Amino acid sequence: MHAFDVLGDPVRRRLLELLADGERSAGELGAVVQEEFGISQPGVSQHLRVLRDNGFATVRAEGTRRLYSVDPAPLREVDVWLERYRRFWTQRLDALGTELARGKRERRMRGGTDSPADAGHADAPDTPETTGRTGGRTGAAPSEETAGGR
Amino acid sequence: MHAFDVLGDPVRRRLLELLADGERSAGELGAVVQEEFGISQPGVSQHLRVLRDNGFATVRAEGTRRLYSVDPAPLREVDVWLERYRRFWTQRLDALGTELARGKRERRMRGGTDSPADAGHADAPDTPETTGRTGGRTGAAPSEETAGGR
DNA sequence: CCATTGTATGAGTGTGTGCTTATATAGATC
DNA sequence: GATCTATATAAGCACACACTCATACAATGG
Repeated sequence: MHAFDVLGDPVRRRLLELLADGERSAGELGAVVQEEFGISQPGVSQHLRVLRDNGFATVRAEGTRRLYSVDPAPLREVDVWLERYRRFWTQRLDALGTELARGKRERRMRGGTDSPADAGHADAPDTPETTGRTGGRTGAAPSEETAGGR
Repeated sequence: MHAFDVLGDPVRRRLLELLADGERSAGELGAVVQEEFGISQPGVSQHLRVLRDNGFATVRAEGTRRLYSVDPAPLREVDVWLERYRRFWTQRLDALGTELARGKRERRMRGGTDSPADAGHADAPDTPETTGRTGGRTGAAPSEETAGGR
């Protein structure tokens, strides 16, 4: 399973977000994620397994608890892959965002026929709304990126 | 479809890699990717559609050709998400890598009870080998990250 | 106008993956 | 040692998605 496949699942992304703040027991993680996504305990456990098996998390036992921590190695891989695109938004138009960049590129390449009609709106491509699950009550501010159905 | 889902597919990642160097026609992209992954033209076209539909690529028509370009917006989103983990490998042990970081964290947190038996192995989670497809002949050096079966 | 090239879409199929319920294991507590 | 909590695994099912082949559409050239 590739790093991006692992990150493809919103539950796993959320788990990693929670782990970003430090070590957490499977139970704590489960509580949050079950609440937010409405999945069962085994469901969460399986996601944790995927994180383990793919090197995104390490575990240590403390009594009957399993304490999970982030292992950043695969995330760093992702970061490396992304490096080649970073110039697209780091290149002097940092603040103006990619919308501008696109418009500019298009203008540069063609006669200028294209309608600049929609040039003025946000850069969020698909307006990340709330998650579509059952118990949509967020208890601890999941990142916007995490939201979005499977 | 979430950004990470789009990037979950190795063919799409490869297409984006090719587009990183600049505009490319669907045909050029197809040639490379069909060779490397052994998939059909419609297959490639469908992947391009996914990239389009999710804002990773923009197209312009030139005659009968379709010229694709990267739209970095969703990639930037991914970059933003990753930001919270960057400290894990930017934090002074840049060169030494995460292996050290993990060892250090473990040492810091436990009394040393747990078996340190498997503590010494590599950080590559699944040794990125050649892609498992049919026509495995690489013509233009796909990034290691791209490899890995679906 | 017909053929040819370049590309997209539609329909149908198989497989992987994410879920569920049920159960196993292991440490804590009485 | 029985029971309770914490977590993992097993088995089974469903659905999404990445393929395939066939076909449509659009521009270009004879």
